[in-house]
Amino acid sequence: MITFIGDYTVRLDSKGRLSFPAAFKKQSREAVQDGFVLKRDLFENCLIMYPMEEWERQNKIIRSRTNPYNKEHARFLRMFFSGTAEVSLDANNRMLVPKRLMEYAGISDEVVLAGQSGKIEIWASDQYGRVSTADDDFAAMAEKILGGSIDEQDR
Amino acid sequence: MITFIGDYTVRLDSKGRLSFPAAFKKQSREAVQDGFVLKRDLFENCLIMYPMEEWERQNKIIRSRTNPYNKEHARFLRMFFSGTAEVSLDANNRMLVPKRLMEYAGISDEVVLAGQSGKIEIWASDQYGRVSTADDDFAAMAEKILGGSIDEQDR
DNA sequence: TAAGTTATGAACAAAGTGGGAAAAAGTGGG
DNA sequence: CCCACTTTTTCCCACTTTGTTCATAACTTA
Repeated sequence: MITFIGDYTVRLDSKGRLSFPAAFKKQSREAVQDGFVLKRDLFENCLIMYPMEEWERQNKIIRSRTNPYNKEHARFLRMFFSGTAEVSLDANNRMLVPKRLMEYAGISDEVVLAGQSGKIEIWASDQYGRVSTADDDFAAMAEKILGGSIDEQDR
Repeated sequence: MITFIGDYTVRLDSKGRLSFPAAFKKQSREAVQDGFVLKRDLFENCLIMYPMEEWERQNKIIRSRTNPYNKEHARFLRMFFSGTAEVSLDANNRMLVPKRLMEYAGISDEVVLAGQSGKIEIWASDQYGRVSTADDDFAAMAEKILGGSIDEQDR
């Protein structure tokens, strides 16, 4: 599995292209060849970028947990798969983000690409500052998620 | 697991590079090859430097305890992974600290690298002086954290 | 003092940024 | 339904900035 590390601020040029940081390119190795999938995030006003390989993995997970003949599931699947686009990098490591997705994420000229294990989040930079800094909730969340029962060897 | 011991003051050169103390290099052995991950500390104005191996270990723990399709978990993951960067040492044992991280830690020309078992803390030297000198709280904290219930075999 | 290590600066390579022009896709009128 | 026209996308090339490597000088340490 590809794991992306780091967050980078890049600005869109006049044509709405954004250049993909070299660090991410190195981290994705040959997988850049297969392209990426861009998608609206389920919860927040941002976009998620999956390498094709990871997208397929996530797909399997979703499919294994849903039944398309169930009406509610069908609605969920429709929502889940709406707002996706396949993108690829040009010779200068840039990609063109479709307009409707840019609008969804409120992206105009400066964006943050934030690596998060298998995927990359894409935020309008002003919004990212707000959501990414640890607030009072964080300590509580951390304790709830990680606290309590860490095994001895994991410390 | 790699254990770092000691704290060292180094100054940045004109390009913002800092030379990694030889002692730490010895302590990290072959792990230097794999590079390091730099990260903002969640609560203090400093940076944390993990050998890749240690970073992956932490990652595994986090991933195994979170589900990115859970809204609260997703927020936690975002905060946890924000402000990271992958760095490596050049042929002269120097590393380039990304600007945004330097700004975060208030680093301009002199920093302290402080070993702390699996990781290294990086502080602007003027700030480190303030936090590292034992104040009155320290004894009390020590007692509160360590004093109570240490198991027999840990003494 | 010699060998190794650390610091500094210059030269080079790579990444980021911007724009021109060709190709493709979309739009409207006859 | 086809043709001209506009808009969007893609492919190049050039320039600026940033990061990396290399060479040399200064310093430690045995």
